[in-house]
Amino acid sequence: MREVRVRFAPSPTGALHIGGVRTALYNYLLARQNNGTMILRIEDTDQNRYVPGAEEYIMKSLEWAGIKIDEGVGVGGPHAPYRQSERKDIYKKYAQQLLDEGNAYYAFDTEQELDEMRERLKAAGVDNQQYNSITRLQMRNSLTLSADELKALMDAGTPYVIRLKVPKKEEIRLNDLIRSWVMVHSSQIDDKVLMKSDGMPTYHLANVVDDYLMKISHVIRGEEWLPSAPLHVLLYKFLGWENEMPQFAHLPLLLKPSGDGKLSKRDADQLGFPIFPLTWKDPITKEDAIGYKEAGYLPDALINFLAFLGWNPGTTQELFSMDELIHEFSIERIGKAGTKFDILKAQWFNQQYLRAKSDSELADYLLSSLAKEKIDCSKDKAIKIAQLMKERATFPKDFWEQGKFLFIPPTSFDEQVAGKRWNDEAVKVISAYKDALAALPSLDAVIAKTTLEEVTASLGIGTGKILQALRLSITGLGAGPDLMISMEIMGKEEVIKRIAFALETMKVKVA
RNA sequence: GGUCCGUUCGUCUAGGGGUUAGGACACCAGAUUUUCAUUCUGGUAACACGGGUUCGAUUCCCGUACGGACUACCA
Repeated sequence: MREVRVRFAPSPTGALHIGGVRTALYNYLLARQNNGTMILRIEDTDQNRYVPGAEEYIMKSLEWAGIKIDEGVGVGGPHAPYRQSERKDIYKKYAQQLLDEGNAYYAFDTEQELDEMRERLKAAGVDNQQYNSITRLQMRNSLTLSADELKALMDAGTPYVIRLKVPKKEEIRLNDLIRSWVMVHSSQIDDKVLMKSDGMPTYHLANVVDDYLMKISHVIRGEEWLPSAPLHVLLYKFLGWENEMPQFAHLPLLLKPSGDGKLSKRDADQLGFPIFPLTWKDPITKEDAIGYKEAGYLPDALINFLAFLGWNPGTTQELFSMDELIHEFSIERIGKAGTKFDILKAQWFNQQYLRAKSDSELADYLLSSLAKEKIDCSKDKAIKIAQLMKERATFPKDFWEQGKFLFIPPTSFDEQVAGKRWNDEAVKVISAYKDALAALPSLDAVIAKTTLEEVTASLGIGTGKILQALRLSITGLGAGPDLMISMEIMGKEEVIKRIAFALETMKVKVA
């Protein structure tokens, strides 16, 4: 069997889209599963759209996601360089071969001339206004120009492109691993530009040449490439590489959550979830687009979620480590239909992965939040809090956000809860409880509870009735984790101080 | 407009000529929790439509509808 060599080949035109991460992931899974090679190639043939920093961003993102590159930009390898802008001469050579063998030709048409051609065809009622086997005979190219005219133009340094001479009548067949046979008639493909007037190749040429030279066995890419795949097949044929042609797998697209259409940054922004793996600062607008990492998603959880967007193992197992994914992945089980992006499911995965972490790791999340707030806390205490908060956290930041009341005393009290629960009876019990606590040598969760039971029993009031009021007095909130353990963590003095403050503050309000 | 691709619960999907069409997320209800969350139990909910083929079609075939991608000297 052929050695598995796959590539992820993004353009450095901005941050890596989350869909790109999935594409990279599927490539990576196939490579690892078959002891193959994962290649990172940078397709920077469009000088106008090049964004500084994008390349580094892409590499960092893949690294964060746990997708390791074996060969390519940033790593090196036997087929270097892996940046297409550095491979110009290679493409030139193959373009020349196509030219020599009559499968390509020079074209000198200006943008204006091309526009005019399309307008003319449109006016004549032609459906497809393309540069093809018919229209090329009316344009300025090496097929219509005499040898002298051609030489004159060349000598004058007239800008030109090289176009593929697509056959007039030919059925082009492509066996896609996901969609099986796709057939397109050559009359539907136009004479694509292979070499631009700036001397750079277009995607089509560069892609085919590089995939061949880099001995790529499988091209796994987004479905947006399916319409041009037959063109690529034609190129392989013309270049004499039909037998070395990689297998194609065109992935279903990631769709926006509501309505239809490709998932875009705009949709994600509107619905409030990230679209990029890492926070990306747009070099032009200077705007920060928050990343999955910074939003608190764990890489393993995101990978698991992404893997399931279009693929499934055929069993009911949902939680998969990267190693398990590598083992179970198969292209055959990738679906055909587009997949709507559901951030809620991503959050569920995150919660699952977060809970699977040790208390010590979770405590570290809290500690790092506390460091930012400049609050001291011992590791032991942080572990206690982690245990307390674990079941209610989806993101690492939740330990701080939902547990900050343990460190910061309330300055105000939830008014709804106060209105409902803060009454004379509650005040009576809570003041008595405060006194009872003050008489205690020390405080822990068990003692806090038994003491409360004693106080309520002696006053003839049910514990449940005043518990929410007690929570309110200590935390200012109407809901939260186990109050007794929370009290233990805060410590006796702090609890008493807080109750006293509540008694004073809310007495005024109630009266 | 043209070409290509697609269509099973709200979402991700399993399945496949005869099934009570299965699971997960979400949602709803009950139980647990003195609260919220968690957890547990249960529930609502799907084969786009029309023709064939067949004893029988959600499954195969053909149309239609709907959706998407592509239609650049962008990738």
